[in-house]
Amino acid sequence: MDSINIKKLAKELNLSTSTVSRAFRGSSDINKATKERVLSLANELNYEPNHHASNLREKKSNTIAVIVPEIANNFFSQAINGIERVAREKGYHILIYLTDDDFQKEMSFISNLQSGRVDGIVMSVSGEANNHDYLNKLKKKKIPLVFFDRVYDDIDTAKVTSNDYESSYSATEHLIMNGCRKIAYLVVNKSHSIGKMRMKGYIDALSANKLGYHDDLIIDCSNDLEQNKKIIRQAIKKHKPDGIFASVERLALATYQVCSAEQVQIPEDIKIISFSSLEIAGLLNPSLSTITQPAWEMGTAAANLLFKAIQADGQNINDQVVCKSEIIERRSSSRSV
Amino acid sequence: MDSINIKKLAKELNLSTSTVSRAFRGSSDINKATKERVLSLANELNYEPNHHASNLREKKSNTIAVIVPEIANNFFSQAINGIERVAREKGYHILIYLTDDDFQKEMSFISNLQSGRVDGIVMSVSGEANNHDYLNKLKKKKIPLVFFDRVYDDIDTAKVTSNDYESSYSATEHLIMNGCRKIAYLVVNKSHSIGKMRMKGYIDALSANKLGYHDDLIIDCSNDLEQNKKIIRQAIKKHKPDGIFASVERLALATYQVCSAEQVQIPEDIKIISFSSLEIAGLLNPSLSTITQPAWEMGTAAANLLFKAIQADGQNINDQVVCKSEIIERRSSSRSV
DNA sequence: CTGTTAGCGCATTCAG
DNA sequence: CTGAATGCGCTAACAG
Repeated sequence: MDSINIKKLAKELNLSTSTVSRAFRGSSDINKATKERVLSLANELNYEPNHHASNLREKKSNTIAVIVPEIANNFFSQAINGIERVAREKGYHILIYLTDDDFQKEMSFISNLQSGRVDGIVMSVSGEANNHDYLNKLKKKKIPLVFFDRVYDDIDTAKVTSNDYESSYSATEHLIMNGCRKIAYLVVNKSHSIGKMRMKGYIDALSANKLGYHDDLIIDCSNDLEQNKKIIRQAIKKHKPDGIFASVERLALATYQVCSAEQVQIPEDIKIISFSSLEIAGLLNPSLSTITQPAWEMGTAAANLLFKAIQADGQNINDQVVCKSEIIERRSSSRSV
Repeated sequence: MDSINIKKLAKELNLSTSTVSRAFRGSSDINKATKERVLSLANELNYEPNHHASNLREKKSNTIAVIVPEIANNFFSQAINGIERVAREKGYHILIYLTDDDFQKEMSFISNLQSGRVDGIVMSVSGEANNHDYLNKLKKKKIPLVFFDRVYDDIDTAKVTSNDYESSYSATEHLIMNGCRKIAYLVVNKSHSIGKMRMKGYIDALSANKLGYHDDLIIDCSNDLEQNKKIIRQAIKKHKPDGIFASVERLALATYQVCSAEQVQIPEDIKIISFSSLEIAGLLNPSLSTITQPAWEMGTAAANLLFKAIQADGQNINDQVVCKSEIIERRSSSRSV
């Protein structure tokens, strides 16, 4: 009754459904006048071709999935912004999935996405130390997959990362140059590909500068703010580092809070540099030195790779794109006077 | 060939497609043993029921759309987080649409969503001073709509907002109590429902305190940082306000940058308070006094209203939920000593 | 340029 | 408890 479909529209116009359908597809095989007649009535009756029907018929969804650990996070929201930009240009829709860093959720999302709901997936992964076989099923279904930022090294697919090793190395050297001799490394998950690369840069920079590294100074944190503050407070009290390298933004912020509460002066008592996509790092007290990944660009790069694969009929590709992070030195790591 | 469907699965099991289908639906009308046989083979063959086919058949999509002006924004990303939480619990999928505050895009998204792609829409609107008739078409299609934060007053639908008027009033009074006599109001779009409410709170608080308001102190800004800095710099130089009330986070941050560049001391020379969802407002230099909306709660509230409508068979509802913002006084607005 | 026909994959009557 | 048959709304041959 209230629901309009192609049949009714056709009857109304004394046309066949195929002609009506043609009016909506790019198909040039149609008289211009009738096409306009169709579109005009369609517009009037507020008709839009049913998405499920055409997708069922065409075996494609014009939709991609974006799977990320979290969204209330500057890096990811900026990256999604970039992905959106590319997808929208191609007329694609975007489904968002948040894993909360829960590997189970990731698996369940992926498994559900085998249903033809999407033509491709962009993902920043969650559970490193696991079996990633479930991802190979996607290949069989010709659903291309592109990793960005956090990747699984053992899966052969397109990846967009940043030059984490080099940035870590440089950031660590920067601290050393500015006088640090005992630099702690704050990490959330050492087994993540990213955690590993960043840590390696840190360690190599230490030994290149004859500082060596101590297990004690690798501080394992979590995703919980209060817990992190506690861990960091203890680490600072116990080991008295003169420099802190935070591998993740939230750990630098937790450190700021701890230092402020404990009256530890930044950068006089302790210098800090951190991976961070915070746009207002310069407004913090003191301004925070950052290694900033090009989040938006990484998003667009990942999306572009995905569409390349989609247009290649779902053939998975394995391009590897590495984007350069920028190190911005601010007061938190400046040389004490 | 490689694509598995219900028919092949049925043949493989020597069953009819209907039986296989029943195994996947809640339907109790099936032998437990056969059900397990089906599910087990399905799992092995990596079969997932085709989403478009079942949605076409069932006339529902298990998907909702979230339309917001932007995503790289603390308020919206936290709100989306809340929406996601509720939707995921219900087994729903989430499509994201970013309008970039462009009314044309908003209209085009909405029109496209008539295609049965979604069962409902949560939206924070973009173009106030326009004709909103296109939204009424959704009702005819029984696609419920819930506004949150930014709403159209002339559309009769469910809305989740925060107590903007009261918070603005209190925030303004707070500045007055702390000694401000000449308070500028920074706004992005005066015609937005929100812009209006917040401004009204500001104006009423001024007059209640016998300060009256001057057109000159209502500073119209944009979404472009550099432009805003210019506007704010000029306003400060010309009118020398001793207080600034930013109706939107980004304007407060622009003000910080201007003050820092121009050597204007906060809070000594000028006090600032702002609507903001920045979690680290306390770490800024100086720490920023904020009016913080319960973004996550607003998201969950909106999603809950939407599902209420969806479960009522798409009957639009018009519940009005008002969430309370929290005013957090920090150093940026503190009384000078 | 247009109409006829068939079928995408699944869920649901209706029989049995 | 299971199977056969029908159609959700649309598109793409294939004729004409």
